[in-house]
Amino acid sequence: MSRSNPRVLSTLERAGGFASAQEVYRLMQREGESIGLTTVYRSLQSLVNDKIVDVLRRDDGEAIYRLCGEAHHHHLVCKSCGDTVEIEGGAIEKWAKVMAEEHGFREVGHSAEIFGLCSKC
Amino acid sequence: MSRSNPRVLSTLERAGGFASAQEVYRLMQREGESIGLTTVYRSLQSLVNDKIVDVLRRDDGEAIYRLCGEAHHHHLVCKSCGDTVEIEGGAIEKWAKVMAEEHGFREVGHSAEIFGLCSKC
DNA sequence: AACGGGAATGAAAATCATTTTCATTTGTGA
DNA sequence: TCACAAATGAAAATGATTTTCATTCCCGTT
Repeated sequence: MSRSNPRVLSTLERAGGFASAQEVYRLMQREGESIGLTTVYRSLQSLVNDKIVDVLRRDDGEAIYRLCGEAHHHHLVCKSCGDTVEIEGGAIEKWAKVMAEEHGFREVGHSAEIFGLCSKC
Repeated sequence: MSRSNPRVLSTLERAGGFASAQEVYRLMQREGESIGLTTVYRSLQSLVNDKIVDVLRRDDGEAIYRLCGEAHHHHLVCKSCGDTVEIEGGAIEKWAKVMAEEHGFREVGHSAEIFGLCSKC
């Protein structure tokens, strides 16, 4: 398993917000960094595994990445402009716990996302 | 602009829940229907335009379609054996609605899944 | 310093969903 | 019957992502 190239993380930071692998790659190229697309993909994947970045899907199916805080949160994503709000999911935590218990599941995690059109779109 | 082939809609109905274009196509093939993949894609797109079906993205980026307004459910998936239970998501619906309103989002949808170890594993 | 092995790299090819092109077929109204 | 628009689907094009594989880099050991 390969480790993340630190320049990829730093570029993603600099991008501020969401960026796709291709965008990170183009950004680095524009800034004169010498890196291969493959390495960008690998680094982003590794960062996702390490839970250092979040990954979502744009409407067109392209994966977009972003630094995430450590606190467990959920996303409210605009389908049109991609604007994202981090929201708190107390209700979900409870729901997941109850449902899991009800069906005898242990060690449960969950994922939840809301998408729609933001006020600007 | 092409209109939707009615057999595509009927197959999606029969699939019950979400299905990707490829899955709808394979289903129709298996049932001996003669149709091209292109037509499946075109029909689904047209159904989306007419707001007869919803489209979402799976984690792997594949687009999945579902009849609008169809009662949707959520899944409780076992990480180990893959066993899946359909569960009610009343709490989620409410949570999604409240969160969306709070941030001025319209036309909201959501996705939620719980995963853990089932009683057998 | 030379050596060796594992990790990292990236160019090119492969994969896969989706879209586009385009020639053909079908349906429908005059 | 004729003509023309819509529908169809095979094949090629597209674009993101993954895989392959040969090369390079790093680091600890002789």
